[in-house]
Amino acid sequence: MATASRKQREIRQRELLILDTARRMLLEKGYIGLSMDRIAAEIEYSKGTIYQHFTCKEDLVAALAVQTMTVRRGMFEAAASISGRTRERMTAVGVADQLFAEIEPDHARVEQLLKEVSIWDKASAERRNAALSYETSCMSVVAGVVRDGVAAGDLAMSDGEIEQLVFGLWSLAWGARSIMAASLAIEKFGISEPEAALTANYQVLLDGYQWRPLSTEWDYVATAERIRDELIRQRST
Amino acid sequence: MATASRKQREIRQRELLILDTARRMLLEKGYIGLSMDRIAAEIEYSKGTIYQHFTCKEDLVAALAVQTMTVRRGMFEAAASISGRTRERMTAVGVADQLFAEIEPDHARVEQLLKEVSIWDKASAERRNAALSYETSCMSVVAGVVRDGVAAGDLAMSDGEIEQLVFGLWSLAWGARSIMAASLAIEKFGISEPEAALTANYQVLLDGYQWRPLSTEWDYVATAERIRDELIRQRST
Amino acid sequence: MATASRKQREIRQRELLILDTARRMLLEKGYIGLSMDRIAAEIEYSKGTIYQHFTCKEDLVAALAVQTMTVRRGMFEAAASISGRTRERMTAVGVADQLFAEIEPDHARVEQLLKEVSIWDKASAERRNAALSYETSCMSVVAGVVRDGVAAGDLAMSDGEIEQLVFGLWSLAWGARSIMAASLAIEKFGISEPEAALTANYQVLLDGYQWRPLSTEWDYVATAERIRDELIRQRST
Amino acid sequence: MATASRKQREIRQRELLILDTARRMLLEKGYIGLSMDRIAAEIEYSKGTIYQHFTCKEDLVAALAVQTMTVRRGMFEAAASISGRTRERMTAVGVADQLFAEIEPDHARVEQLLKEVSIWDKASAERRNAALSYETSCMSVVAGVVRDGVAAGDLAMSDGEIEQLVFGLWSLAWGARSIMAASLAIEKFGISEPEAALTANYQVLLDGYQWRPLSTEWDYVATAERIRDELIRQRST
DNA sequence: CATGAATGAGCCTTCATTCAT
DNA sequence: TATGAATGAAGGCTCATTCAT
Repeated sequence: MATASRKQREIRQRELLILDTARRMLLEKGYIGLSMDRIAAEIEYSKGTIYQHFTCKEDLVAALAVQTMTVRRGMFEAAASISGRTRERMTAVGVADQLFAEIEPDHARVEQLLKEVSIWDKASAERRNAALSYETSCMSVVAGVVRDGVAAGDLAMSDGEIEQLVFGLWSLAWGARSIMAASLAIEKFGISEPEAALTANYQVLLDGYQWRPLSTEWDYVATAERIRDELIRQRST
Repeated sequence: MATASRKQREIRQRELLILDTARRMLLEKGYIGLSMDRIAAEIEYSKGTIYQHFTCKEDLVAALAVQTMTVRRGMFEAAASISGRTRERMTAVGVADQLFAEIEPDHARVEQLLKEVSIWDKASAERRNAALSYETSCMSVVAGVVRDGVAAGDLAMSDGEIEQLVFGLWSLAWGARSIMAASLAIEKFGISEPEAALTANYQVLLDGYQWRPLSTEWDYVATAERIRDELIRQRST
Repeated sequence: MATASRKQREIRQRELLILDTARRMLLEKGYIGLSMDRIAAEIEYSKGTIYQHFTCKEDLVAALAVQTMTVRRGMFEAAASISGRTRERMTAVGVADQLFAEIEPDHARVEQLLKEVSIWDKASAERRNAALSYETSCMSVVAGVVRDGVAAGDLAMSDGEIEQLVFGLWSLAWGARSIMAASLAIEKFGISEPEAALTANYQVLLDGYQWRPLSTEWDYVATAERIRDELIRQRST
Repeated sequence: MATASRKQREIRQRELLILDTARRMLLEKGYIGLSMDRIAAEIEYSKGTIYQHFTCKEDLVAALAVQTMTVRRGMFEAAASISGRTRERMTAVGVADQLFAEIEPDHARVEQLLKEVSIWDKASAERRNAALSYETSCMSVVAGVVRDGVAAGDLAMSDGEIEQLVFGLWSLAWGARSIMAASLAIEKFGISEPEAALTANYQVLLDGYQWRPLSTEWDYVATAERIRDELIRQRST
């Protein structure tokens, strides 16, 4: 029994090794530069072994995506469940997003990279469902906080507007990261601290939606810092 | 001389044909499905001829990107130079962005697609510079309107904040389009009219920045409609 | 001892299971589609276990061939030992051949399929010898009936001609089955009942050899039917 | 112009080289042993070049089959159009068949080998049609001679029986060749001249069908020899 | 004995690029 | 200048066989 589980641990270990290697390769050379041959060479296992873990290239990449989503979702859920006023909790999700990009830059980048690649057709159904579920639940976490804001009277909003706000925050974050990663001109143009700019725009948008207390009435910079420390502390335990 | 210039026209014509074909292929089959062989077959010129126009595949794709940026810049400049209050002009740029996505969906999609592919290393320096310049000037157009807003007293803002605002608008637009194009979950989640949601978030952000007149004081929906008609009219002339 | 023999029975049982599975797979997907992996998956034993029964893929396939030959030989011997005039007995062998194709289509098809694949080089010597012996004895059964015909005065024939006749019958049967199985054109050409045509040609050839009584003097169709029923009855006991 | 046609000749030449190489490889190592890689290595051209001639492996093999059928059909037509009594002409086709196997043994063997392999699904439609047409027309040639025999009163036969006879001759020839090529036991059993045995069985079958003049009334051995010389002479011109 | 993870040679196919004509 | 045949590295994937457990 002990023997079997050691083997199993080794296998699981190797799966992680494959994924890590693939992720690095994806980041370095793009989707096109990611090849089964090269992964095999790098991990020093045979190609056949990789195919014992993943049915095809797409399946491997899908696994990468799912892994990333899992990490993100975990961080989002931790953030949303923090205590405080609803806009503080919304801020916390923003902090989580930023933290995710900062602590797990590879995962964050993979997320962007894979958006434009159609891997889901050939990936195993199991993995496809996992992906869909993770993405939906990330959005639901955010929507939940918004609804709590409405319930608490911090925010006045119709039903359709809730989704609109979530979409706005998501767009803002996603777009900013995308531009940071790929834009030729961003530094030339004079945006030296895009991450800070994103955080600021975040609060401006919430102000625009009149989510109380407004940033003129409350120090969200301090809030963000506090939450940040809190989330980091949680992670390390 | 007349002969030479006819020849030149033919060459230019063929270059456009190649680019159009490549763009369509890129959209239909993705970057991986784009092949020099297939382009040659479709345009009924030889592969060698294509290589007389572009030094390599990456150069061709870069040309595609530059072409797209030119179109976008043209639309942005037309929008920014419209008459009216500064926030109306800012709104106009938003309308232009939307119009670009609507009227030139192929160009807009190409823009997204190419963001994640590293083509600039192998593309000719000339082409790379062109891209950089176009992108910068798109942002400058927007920044110009913001500065005009500050100058007109419609908006109070420090220098750094101007770039932050531009970055915010850009993030919002880019992110929204990116999510629309690729997300698995967006419809599931309940955002049925993402384009309208984007427009709304646009104004919410400007409200957040306190750009006068606020959307509570002015009908930007009507403004947008007017400008939209205006821009379309201009294009057709 | 009892335990050992149970074990032995189980092993023999599993060998048959492997062969049955392989045969089905061979028929469904052709020789190329036959893989040790897939067989293992289907029988729910490990690949290693299969290799305990057969030294290599070729050996397994050879075993398949031998199995088929055994079945055919059994049917031939039963047919040849029927009572009646010698040409009736010869007819009986023809009926047996047809019955074999009809009752054991999988075996019959495997026989054809494996003719064109060179498996005998790598198969175990034991298996190769078995194959040779079975094939020879099938022919000997037929040759025996011919010799009986000569002895009975139903047929006038030199020694060499006996083999020629056997070869003729065998060619006719083998060729017809081969054409039925694989020809593109056979239906187009207008042969709608190839099995009946084969039976007829069978008798025509025997008439050509002047084997008495000729088909003009004796109703071999009735004979064939009678024998057919007889053979089927025997099988079921 | 001269240049272009030289190039074209070279290309056609190379196509033949590829086919010859593939045929040899097919005969030596069977269908499974036939690989694009090995062909390329042998002809000392690159793999890519082969793919400029044939769309895929199946297409190449189909071309092989078509080539073979063309040769056979040519020989059949020449034989059927010889002058003489109808059974002599039928005999001529038999001689042609034998000659085909003798002079072009590689082609004859390829025909057998490919019968059991399903290449037609992936081969180009053009080639598939060619194959079907060739096979049908080979049979039609034979059927034509039979009909001439009936018309000339040499043979009494209903319509359905004509196809039956053709099928019989075809089975006999195909089966005999198949057995010769692949049987383990044939020599052991004592058939030392299978080709002669086939020829003899051929005439026995025609005797069985009562095609006049019977072999007891006419020396078909002499006829065959005469025709054989005639066909060989024709070929060399 | 039974297992099944690991192997790695080999398969078919594609494609950007070059260069003789 | 235009062509398109030729290249050959590279890609994704399969599979018979072995061997430590």
